[in-house]
Amino acid sequence: MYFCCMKPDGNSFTEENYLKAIHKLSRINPKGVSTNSIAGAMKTKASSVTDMVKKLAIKMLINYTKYQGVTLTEKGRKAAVSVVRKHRLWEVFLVDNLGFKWDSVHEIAEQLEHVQSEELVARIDRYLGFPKYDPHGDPIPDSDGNITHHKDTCLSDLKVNQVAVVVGVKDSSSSFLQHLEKMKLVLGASVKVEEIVDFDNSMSICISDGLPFSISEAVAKNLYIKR
Amino acid sequence: MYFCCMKPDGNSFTEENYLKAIHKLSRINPKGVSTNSIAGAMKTKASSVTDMVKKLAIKMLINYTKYQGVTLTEKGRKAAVSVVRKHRLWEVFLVDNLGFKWDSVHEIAEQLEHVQSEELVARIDRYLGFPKYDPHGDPIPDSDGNITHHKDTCLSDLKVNQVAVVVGVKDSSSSFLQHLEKMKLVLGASVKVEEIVDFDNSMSICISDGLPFSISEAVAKNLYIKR
DNA sequence: TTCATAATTTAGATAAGTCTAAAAATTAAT
DNA sequence: ATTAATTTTTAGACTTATCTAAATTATGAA
Repeated sequence: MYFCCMKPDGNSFTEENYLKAIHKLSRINPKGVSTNSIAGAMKTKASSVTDMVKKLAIKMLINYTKYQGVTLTEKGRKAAVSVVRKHRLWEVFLVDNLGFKWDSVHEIAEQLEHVQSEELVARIDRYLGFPKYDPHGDPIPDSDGNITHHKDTCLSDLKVNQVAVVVGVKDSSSSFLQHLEKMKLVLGASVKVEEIVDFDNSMSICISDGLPFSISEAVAKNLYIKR
Repeated sequence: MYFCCMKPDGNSFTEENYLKAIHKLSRINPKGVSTNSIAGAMKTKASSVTDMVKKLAIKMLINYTKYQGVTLTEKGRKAAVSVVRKHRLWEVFLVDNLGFKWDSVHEIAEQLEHVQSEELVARIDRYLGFPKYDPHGDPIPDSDGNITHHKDTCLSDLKVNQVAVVVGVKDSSSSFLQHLEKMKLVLGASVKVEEIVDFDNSMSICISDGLPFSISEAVAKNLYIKR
């Protein structure tokens, strides 16, 4: 008999969400993720994190020593990446097949990512044509748990007159995505830097021979590009 | 802050499963569904049912008076049918689009049916071409919660030499469905009754001019047909 | 109608996940 | 190096959903 949110293979919804959060934070802080940062990401209290972290440690999903922060074990990493893979595959489905806008799929994918079925993931992946990126340009992990990150350059790294193509967003909140949409700054757009304002680091850019317009440094820093 | 399985619109996974079970049992027992029968359907204990039933009554989803069994309120019926609708739409998607066999989609649909998003359901429905029946021949409720049942005749109701088309299954357990598959007794198959054995009510039938073979009364009683 | 059996409900306990408030450990500052 | 501030952990409590065992109500048979 399974309890409340217990899933057949062992990890509850909540556990999966913690693993996902720890995985994300590990990219910024590979040495160890702090209790407080997890609490922030999970929108919960530090004391709740401590409790959960103990449970995940017992299940051998993370390495945990009191007051020292946590790191994922290989088992934990696999579990986290599997959730990320499902999340991003479902996002592709929602946008490409169902016609959702890229700024409105996150919440639904948050639910779908917990559906348990290896077979389902494999079939969705094939159905979508084995996509490499999700609608926000984030890489989709393969079935073995490998992720190829190659989005180190931001629009803010460009100099005047340089040209590049938008390949991803760092922040994928709907408000940011909607803002981008209004400016036609979507994935695949080719941009040229016309001017950089010293005062506030704002940029004047053109999208494929269109008229120049201005974007803030915050926007430029949250856009990944490829030369 | 939501708890464990709490969903934004109010009903937890568990509550939805209880509502679905009560809805199904109501078709057999419209006067009121007993605590024990719910316990049977939910594979739980009668005492757990009593607890849950009280909670659902407080939420105005069912009518409940001690020792008298329960009936769904209109609000409860709507909630239950909404889950059924999602379950059956997802089953269509899994079979028609992802190529799952009809006997292996139930468990996955049990998970997908709890995903919360009106928009998603509407889009899936359109994506699938507004299907009327799921892969087992069960009718898909419309978005207003209306279901059109018209599967009253079973194969066991036919007389010798009568002809009909299989349109649905009463029992959709994988074991039954796999058994049917082996005999090519799938939805759409046209069958002719060659002989009925008085002793055990077993039938000898042909599928579209094929060779006759025998099926038990149990099988015949679990197949819905249309003349 | 009474009595035995079956069905249902209550009482008390457990597990998962969360919270608040207080204690302990770490880090930073003087 | 000692104190102050911050972070983390513990302790105790709450909620949801479950269970077992005991008490209560309903039902059916003589």
